[in-house]
Amino acid sequence: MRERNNGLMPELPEVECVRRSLEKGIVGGRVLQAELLRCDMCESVDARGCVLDTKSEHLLRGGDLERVVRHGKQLAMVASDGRAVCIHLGMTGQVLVNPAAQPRSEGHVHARWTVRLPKDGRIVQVVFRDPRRFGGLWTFENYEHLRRTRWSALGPDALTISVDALTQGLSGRVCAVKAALLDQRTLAGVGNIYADEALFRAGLDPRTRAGKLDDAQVRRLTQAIRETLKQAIESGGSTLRDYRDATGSPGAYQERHAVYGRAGKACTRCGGTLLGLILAQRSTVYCPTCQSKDAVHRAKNGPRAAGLSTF
DNA sequence: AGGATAGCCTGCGGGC
DNA sequence: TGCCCGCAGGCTATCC
Repeated sequence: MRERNNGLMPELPEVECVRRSLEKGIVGGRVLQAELLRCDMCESVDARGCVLDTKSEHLLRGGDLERVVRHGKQLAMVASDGRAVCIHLGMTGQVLVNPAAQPRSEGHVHARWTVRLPKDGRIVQVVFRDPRRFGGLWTFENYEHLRRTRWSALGPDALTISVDALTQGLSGRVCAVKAALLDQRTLAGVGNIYADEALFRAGLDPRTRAGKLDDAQVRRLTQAIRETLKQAIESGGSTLRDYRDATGSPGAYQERHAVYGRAGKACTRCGGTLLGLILAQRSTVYCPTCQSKDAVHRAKNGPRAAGLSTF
């Protein structure tokens, strides 16, 4: 398989690392200025949900940053008066503090904040940039409104999902378990990388019908999802090409990927050859030996090109 | 209900 | 050297 190392792909661990670096860097600060450079990258709604023209007040101008929260792959900066800006990084989004000090931080900047820090009164720039523009900003009069509307469509956060919640999310589903994990309504935060990694860790074939997993398998999968995400956060996330947290630090978890991006290579557990296929329109890698073939949902797309599955 | 497909978008690398 | 094209993917919309 070709080595491509594409994209930023912020999933839950990368977004959590951004959240933590923002929390450390700007929480407690006062937003002196806020500007939107591309109006189609931001949607603002009032308390009734009516769409408004985004003003700098919607982007927290004049507010004190009280916290930065995360649900799944989405972030929110919340001011002490309740105003909130939801940030979705999509594929290539970044939130950077002091971007001038960081390489490749120019261009595609869609919003910019000037923040005065509480301790020393230092003034920092915070930018949201997103070359591919799959991400965006959404502003709310208060954080509860964000939770009740936009975030209510998301399932439980994957980092802390319980066995019961995952059981409920998967029961009755006839789609492949990997497709269910990618569905943010089932659980929020898992994308293509960590879906493959968690399924490998749980020893489950990604094509297994979601609703056919038994209790022990769902328990294993729950544990695998939580552990995989936790370890990835501890490694600072996965940097495939240029993911960085808000301070510019890359992650290291890509070095620990067992399956993602490794089709045709040796399984780290059994030494057999990892296979690649397309499932739910996503490239998928798994070990045919370690990930049992019980209750397989036969995908119409078998292993893809020969070069992808073997050497 | 879920699959398939297209669309949004840019950067990169392979191939010619 | 340089151009074209395929591909990467989070999410939505639409049709089947």
